[in-house]
Amino acid sequence: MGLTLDSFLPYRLNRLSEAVSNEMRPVYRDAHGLNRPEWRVLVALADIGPATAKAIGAHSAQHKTKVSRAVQALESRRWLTRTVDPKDRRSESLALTPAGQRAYGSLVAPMRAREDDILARLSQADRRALERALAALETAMAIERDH
Amino acid sequence: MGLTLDSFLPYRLNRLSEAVSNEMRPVYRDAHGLNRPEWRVLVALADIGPATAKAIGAHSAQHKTKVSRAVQALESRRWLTRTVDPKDRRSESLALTPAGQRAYGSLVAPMRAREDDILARLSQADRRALERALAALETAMAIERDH
DNA sequence: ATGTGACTGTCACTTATGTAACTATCAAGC
DNA sequence: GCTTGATAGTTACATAAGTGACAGTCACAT
Repeated sequence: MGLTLDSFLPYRLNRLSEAVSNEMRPVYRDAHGLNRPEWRVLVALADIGPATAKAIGAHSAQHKTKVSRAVQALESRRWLTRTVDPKDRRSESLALTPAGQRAYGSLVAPMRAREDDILARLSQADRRALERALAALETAMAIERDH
Repeated sequence: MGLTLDSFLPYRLNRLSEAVSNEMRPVYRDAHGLNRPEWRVLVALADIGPATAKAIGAHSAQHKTKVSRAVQALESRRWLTRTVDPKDRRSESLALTPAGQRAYGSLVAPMRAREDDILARLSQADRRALERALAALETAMAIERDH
């Protein structure tokens, strides 16, 4: 009759998402004082090269105000530069500076290591099931990957 | 070399968790103006019967201040009552009122229906993989289910 | 009985986030 | 050229959330 939180998909996903995030956060927070939106903009920029704020938001699944604030923060660190597009002066191209690239480079390995550490707690078969489940759910929720 | 957000576990989990939550939220928000912490306290109380705020927080994986605020909100709706434990006057037993039970009862079916709708977009094999993946990750993240 | 430390729940303060409004710019049609 | 509607990004405002401090209570040892 009841709903049993422990077997309720949205609850389980949210709880796992938070647990994993909480385990990753110290890496970018303790090393550089970054928050998650800033970390994600950093990755997105390294991921898809110079791009507009809108593209970064789409790629990192973040609201435009989050991106706007994160970009301001990263700019004040001089980790990225903005260049107004002369073809369309509403938008600006964002690009990592060498300092930004270095910061990103210093975070990739430890972040990967923590992810690997979590995945290593799963059996090979469980990891296959996880990859399958994530891909299936992403399709079910109409999330397009890459571009 | 890079990190590729689209294949990064924490990012994928968070994105899916938000997508699923966004699809569920209208049910409890539009019908009763509840927010997620309130909805969860409601479920938790229906789930484990009269309990302390601490137990509700543990069962629903929510910070004690979130629980405290949600309990105040539900109390002001007269959906739950507090009874100070005479054995330990620091804690109080929370219990749903008939009105609270009715509200909960009116939400279970539509919430279940939305969950089923999402799961119905997956193949049988994908659903099995999902269940396996969730259980494995919960173990990996040291999340104990039930009690 | 009394002091120490731990615990329950609340509050104040700060920070994070979303919504909606706004500025500046553009493209297209008239 | 001007108007209309759409777009990129920022800002103001309101809401949500976490941190740390706090009051009141308890268990236990002295």
